[in-house]
Amino acid sequence: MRIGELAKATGVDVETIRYYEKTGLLDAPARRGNGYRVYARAHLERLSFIRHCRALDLPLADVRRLLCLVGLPRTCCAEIDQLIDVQLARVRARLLSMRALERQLVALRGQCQAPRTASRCGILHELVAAAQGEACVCHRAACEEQP
Amino acid sequence: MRIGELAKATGVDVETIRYYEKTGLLDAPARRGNGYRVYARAHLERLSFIRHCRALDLPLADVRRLLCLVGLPRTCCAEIDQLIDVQLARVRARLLSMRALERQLVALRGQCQAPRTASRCGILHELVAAAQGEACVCHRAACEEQP
DNA sequence: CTTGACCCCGTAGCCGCTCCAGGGATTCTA
DNA sequence: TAGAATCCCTGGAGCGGCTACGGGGTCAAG
Repeated sequence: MRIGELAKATGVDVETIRYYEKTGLLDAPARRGNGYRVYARAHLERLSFIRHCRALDLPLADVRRLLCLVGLPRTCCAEIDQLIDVQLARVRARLLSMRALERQLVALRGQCQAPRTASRCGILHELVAAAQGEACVCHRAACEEQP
Repeated sequence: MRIGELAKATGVDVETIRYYEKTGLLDAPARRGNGYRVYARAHLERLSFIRHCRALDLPLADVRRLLCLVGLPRTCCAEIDQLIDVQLARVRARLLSMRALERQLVALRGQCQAPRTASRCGILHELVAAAQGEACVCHRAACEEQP
């Protein structure tokens, strides 16, 4: 199968496939006489694996390591478990900060309901006030949430 | 005040301050005879403003625009409001995908409790199975959540 | 025989920093 | 007063994970 077909089959962009090849994540496939890449079933599976890992937002370095471990079936899988644990921790940390961010933005957004001039915009006022060291709704809101 | 002092006062890294100057976000300050940058109160406030916006994860382009609008007090603030709305939407979208991600990772993690060999690791099994088109716990979990 | 879809390659750009090398200035300590 | 530690300067490269672009070759349909 050609690169475009592989792209369609896996949902991975053509450019991304070439990028994965260049960075050694995906084996370089055979070539036809005209230079076109020809992929086999193994490539399809490997690329799907990569895509699935990426859907879990695992960094490419981790994906690389996982691919390596697939080829070393006797290794202890503690490393795999830990890899997922670390990713879970990352995701949870981001989840926390996203939640805080949402609260802050909602509070900020509440400062300006109707269109006015910039100089009377509650949002801009808040941001400027915060820059001058005054307590801003974003942080006030954050503090009040955890009394 | 020198760059290091400004950095301490605002919590922004020295390198980042220079980067902001280079990209035109922060005005180039005066220099002492030895070439050292000398910052005034205005710089401190502007940098604090930037930092606060960045804490809300606003992209630098938005920060730039906000800084511009601070200097145009007669403009209608609808643009400001919209800017925050867009950011809120971005954050909420990411929040959703982080939540989904967390669920998927938890489901995946549950596949391997005790250390075994890689070939018997439930996690690796799942990932490989997913790559071969079989339903994986991650997606199964995601589907069951929304019946 | 042209049109359009596909493919090739190499390089540059995106964001928001962060780090480095290779220097000079200043300040603290012995 | 020497030397060490800390600060500051510049320009440029590197990070992750793509994405876009320019300038070309290939191939099948109409």
